[in-house]
Amino acid sequence: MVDCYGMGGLIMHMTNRLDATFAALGDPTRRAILAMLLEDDMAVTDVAEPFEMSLAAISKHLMILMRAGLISQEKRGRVKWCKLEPDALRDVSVWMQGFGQFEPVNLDAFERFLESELPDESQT
Amino acid sequence: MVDCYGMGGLIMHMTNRLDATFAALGDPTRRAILAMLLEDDMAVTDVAEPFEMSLAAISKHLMILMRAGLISQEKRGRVKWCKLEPDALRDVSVWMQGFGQFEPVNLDAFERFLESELPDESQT
DNA sequence: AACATGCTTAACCGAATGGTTGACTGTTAC
DNA sequence: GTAACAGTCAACCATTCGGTTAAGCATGTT
Repeated sequence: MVDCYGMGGLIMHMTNRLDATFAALGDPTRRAILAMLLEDDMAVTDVAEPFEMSLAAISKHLMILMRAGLISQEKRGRVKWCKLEPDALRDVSVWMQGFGQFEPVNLDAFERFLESELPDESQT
Repeated sequence: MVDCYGMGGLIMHMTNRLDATFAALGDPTRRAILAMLLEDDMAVTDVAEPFEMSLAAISKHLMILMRAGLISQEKRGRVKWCKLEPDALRDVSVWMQGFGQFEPVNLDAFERFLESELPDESQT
């Protein structure tokens, strides 16, 4: 196999992180979770509430988001709080920006994305 | 299952496209292919050359990039040319930009990414 | 102590992913 | 026409993924 990584694993680490981040973002449930956390930090149970899916499944999704660095979790008492870590998107952003000049940030379009992906607002 | 999509499938279509794009970007081989195509259009065989992987495998990767809209393919004679379509990243960019202000485009960092992910340059 | 809450882990399942090889279809060259 | 080239398709395989249920572990509450 070609060594796509080089530099004795350093680049590989960066590449793996990019893999993890993109893969984490490739699931609509996980993007919805991120959109929810954009509004406020949340406990695991509250994150799970709007989804018709077991708590264990959400717990797995949160683990994937954690390993991708997209969120952090902090246990206070028996509640584990989830916090968005938007910095993890910087590498992704850097990688993407090389592929062209995108139109200046379109907040309207983003609002539509957010609304469409927030599961508890889409059934009204 | 919660209807995460709404609006009679329109949003679902957008969501699916976002899924497809992120998923396509989640594989290092495919990102390397995109980086190669950033330099120039290439025939399928030439895309496959630096990878130690069958032509059929590369053909599949290219199909995935096609369906994600990240590349286009045009057959001229018996050779199929692959062309980068950076516009497909716009939706992804819009989605991402909502999560925070990233530092202004860091071209140096991007160059490093590119070099690290070009498979035929990493073994020198 | 006993119980309820918050969350993770383990075992399992079906479907999707990423790769292989081999046969096949077009297209060009001789 | 025949041979070589460019690429896809089909069948297969191992692994991963996204979900389930059930059990288990901490932490609070009474």
